[in-house]
Amino acid sequence: MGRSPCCDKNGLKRGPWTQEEDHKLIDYIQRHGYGNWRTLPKNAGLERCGKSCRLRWTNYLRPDIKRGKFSFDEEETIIQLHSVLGNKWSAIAARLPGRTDNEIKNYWNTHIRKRLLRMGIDPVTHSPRLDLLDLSSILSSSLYNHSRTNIPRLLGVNSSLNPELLKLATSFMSSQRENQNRELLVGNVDENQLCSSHVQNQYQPLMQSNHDLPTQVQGFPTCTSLNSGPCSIPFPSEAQLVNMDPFPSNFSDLNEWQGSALPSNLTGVYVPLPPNYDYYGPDEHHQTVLDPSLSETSNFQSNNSNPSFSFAASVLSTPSSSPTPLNSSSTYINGSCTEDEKDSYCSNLLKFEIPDILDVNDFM
DNA sequence: AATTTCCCCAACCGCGAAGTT
DNA sequence: TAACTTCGCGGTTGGGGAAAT
Repeated sequence: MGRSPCCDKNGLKRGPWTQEEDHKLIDYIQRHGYGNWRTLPKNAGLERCGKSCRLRWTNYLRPDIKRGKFSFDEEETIIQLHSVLGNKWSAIAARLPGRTDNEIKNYWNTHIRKRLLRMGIDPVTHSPRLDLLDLSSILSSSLYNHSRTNIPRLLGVNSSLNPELLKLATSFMSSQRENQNRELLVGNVDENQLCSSHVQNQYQPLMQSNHDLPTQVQGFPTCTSLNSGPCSIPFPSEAQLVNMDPFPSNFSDLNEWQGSALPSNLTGVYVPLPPNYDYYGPDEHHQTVLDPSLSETSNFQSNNSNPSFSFAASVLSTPSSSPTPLNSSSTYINGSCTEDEKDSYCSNLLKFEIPDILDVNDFM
């Protein structure tokens, strides 16, 4: 038969650890290692269950734990890996030396997730969601020069979008996609690409649009667990991620990337980042918000000089945006930025124009 | 200065996979 | 092979500090 229960929870201490307990645990592990968590607390003279000891050690006392604020490199790495792995915090932590899964999870939930939401990006799918987008703050600046559009009216008093507005915005997205058929802007666009896509396809992962990438990953399991929405992310297995070269080499530009051989085990998830684009570093060229599904075919181009640039390639599914995420200096500004600066940058990131052809009043 | 609200994060909980008998 | 435990993971909670009122 099996072993006896790991611990009798009655009488065992819970809650925050004292310094004395920490010292006991550290001393014991330094002398004996941490083989058996069940017997460890008793042997170490701790009135804790093994589970609590393991947690304390792995999340706090381990000597290799790096504490303090997450660097931009780390943050971007987390985003990248999350776009691939989902909430596999332990797998993400495995690729961030010194960080624990718990720490990463907390950081995600308290910082990154909120930031993505502010950007209108679904933190689960890394896809844009107009219903999440705080358009009032984003559009008010981006449409600064489009005085004909009554933004406050367009947006209402806050970010609560009414369905028509959503339709408008979605239509706009689609209009860019269907640039050759501008007359379809309002009413005749395929519903599957408009509002229904908001519901059905908002979870479409970026990699779905990567069907024409140089190579494709074979044998990836289909993801159905990330969320309740349809999802066919070809997730690499954890083993594949563990074994893979952390990130592909730098690509000087998109064309180079397109012509380059991607690591075969990551083709489905890596999307290149143009060298002048970064996630955090404010760049005056960044004027674009794109539906990631448009990233290849869309005529929805930014105002900048790099029409190939894809929003999706930079933010939504970011695995490649930092070819050397922990040490790179090429893709973003190193150094400290405030949360406000990050947000500001994110807002810049989402700027887009509503063309004159769109008479907003028609939708109101 | 006092109170309330917000936010962070360490720790706990419950579950499933893996291991043991 | 079944029954059971241990381990590890992801989700959640709540205490405490910071910020706002």
